[in-house]
Amino acid sequence: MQDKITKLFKAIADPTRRDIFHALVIATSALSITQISNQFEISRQGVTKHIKTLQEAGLVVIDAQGRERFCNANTKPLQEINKWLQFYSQFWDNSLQNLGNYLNSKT
Amino acid sequence: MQDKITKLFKAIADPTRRDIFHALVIATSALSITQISNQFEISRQGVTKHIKTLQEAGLVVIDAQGRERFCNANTKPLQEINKWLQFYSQFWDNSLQNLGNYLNSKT
DNA sequence: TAAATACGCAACTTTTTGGTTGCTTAACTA
DNA sequence: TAGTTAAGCAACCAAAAAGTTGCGTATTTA
Repeated sequence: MQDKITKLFKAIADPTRRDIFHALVIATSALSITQISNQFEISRQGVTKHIKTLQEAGLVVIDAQGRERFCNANTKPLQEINKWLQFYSQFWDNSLQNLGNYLNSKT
Repeated sequence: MQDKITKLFKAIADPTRRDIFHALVIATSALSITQISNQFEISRQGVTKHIKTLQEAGLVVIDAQGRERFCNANTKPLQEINKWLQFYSQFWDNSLQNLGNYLNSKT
């Protein structure tokens, strides 16, 4: 397909995918494909496709158990976006914000 | 089209568009459509379309002068992405990074 | 004023994307 | 073991996106 950062940006560019990702982040336990699709209007196959896209972006990790596939959110790849933003953040102002960005860049 | 944040994410999800935006950010002066298209493989019309998308996301501001349309980058909308990331950043670790994020959230 | 330049608009093509349905297979459960 | 449940795969469809070409129109410049 395309490079990592593009996969990542495309994964979160779709509102439904952002919603699914968010649901997984705030879920107290991993959710199966069926459990996810119960929460959304679209079909189970539609969810499967979105999960695949999220998985390829590294934002979802799957834990297969028997016939079920439990999906976990992984927020770490979002750090790449944070890094991407860092460069541009120097242009939007130079107050405390930049201290925050500076600290981020050092961790 | 769609909501603001989706427009923004979609605008930067395309690699060509990210490149155009980057070129405008680092440019020492505003660039006309033709000047931009000279730097890229795609046609002038292709550039015009990308600029329109960036403009609708607020990432480009146009200053028309005579027959030319000078494009300026505007990084401010990217703060919205930063804000979006903030919520998820609490999950990826809790060291200095969070101090940075915390400071960002207060400005 | 004639030629050249900068650009918009519209139509069109191709590819990608978001979504569907139908069918199969594997794994539980009664 | 028979029925049900979870999900993958493949084919398909419609709409959106990325890009093109052709043409018209304003604005410069020679």
